[in-house]
Amino acid sequence: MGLPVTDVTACCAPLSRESLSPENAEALARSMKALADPARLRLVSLVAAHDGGEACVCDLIEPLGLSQPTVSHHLKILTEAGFLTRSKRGQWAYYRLAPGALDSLARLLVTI
Amino acid sequence: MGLPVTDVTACCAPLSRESLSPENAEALARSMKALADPARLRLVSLVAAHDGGEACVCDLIEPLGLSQPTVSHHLKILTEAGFLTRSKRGQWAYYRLAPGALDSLARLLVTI
DNA sequence: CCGGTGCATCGATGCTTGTCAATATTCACA
DNA sequence: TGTGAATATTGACAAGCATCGATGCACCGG
Repeated sequence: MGLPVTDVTACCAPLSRESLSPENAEALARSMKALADPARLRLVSLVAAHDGGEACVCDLIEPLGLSQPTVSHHLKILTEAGFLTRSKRGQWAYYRLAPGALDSLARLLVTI
Repeated sequence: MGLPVTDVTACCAPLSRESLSPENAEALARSMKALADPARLRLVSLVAAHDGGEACVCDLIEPLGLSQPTVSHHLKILTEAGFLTRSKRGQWAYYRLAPGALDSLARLLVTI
């Protein structure tokens, strides 16, 4: 369901540089939608700020104030969009910021 | 409905720098949602690439392939979010990129 | 092998949103 | 003043989505 951000951002000039094709607009919108949610923005921010740059689901439930299934759901969306990476160790799933993903998106927005 | 981007971006450190407050997350999500739509991304891009950096609604309907009311609706959302400015001259409404809006958002995403 | 723990998936539900047709509004011009 | 053109607004509808409780699955310790 939608390519990772890096695949979108690798392809095209900044938004305001030349007009976006419908296909690229669709892909970029999917990436941005994955991030454009209060819970998911906070998740990204919580993961990034956590010790060692990684956090398991159990670290995120209480600060976020949402149920465990909802947190897992948001993490899945962020991971599939390429903003987070997931690594399972033991019974825990650890999430980290995917290197370069946010920067790729930022580079696409900037107006030269 | 929701402050312009610049008001959000003026306030806080980059996403991955320290964890976002619920209020800031809400505001930032509203701004990003305004942009996170294929039609609206193309609108921003079409306006930016148009002669003189501005375009009226009638310039945008055909390249976008959506009805006039739908185009007006999207333009309103982008304008209220602070990404576009609107100036009416005669019976035409001209839209331009709001200076710095996209860059403010980009600066908030970048991971230092 | 078994109870418990951490996480993911499923199903349901209420809210949001993208779209259009119809209508209203604003403005130019004859 | 009246007609037509460019936009905006309204109302309606279908699709999408955030959320939760219940359940399933994998893994650990005893």
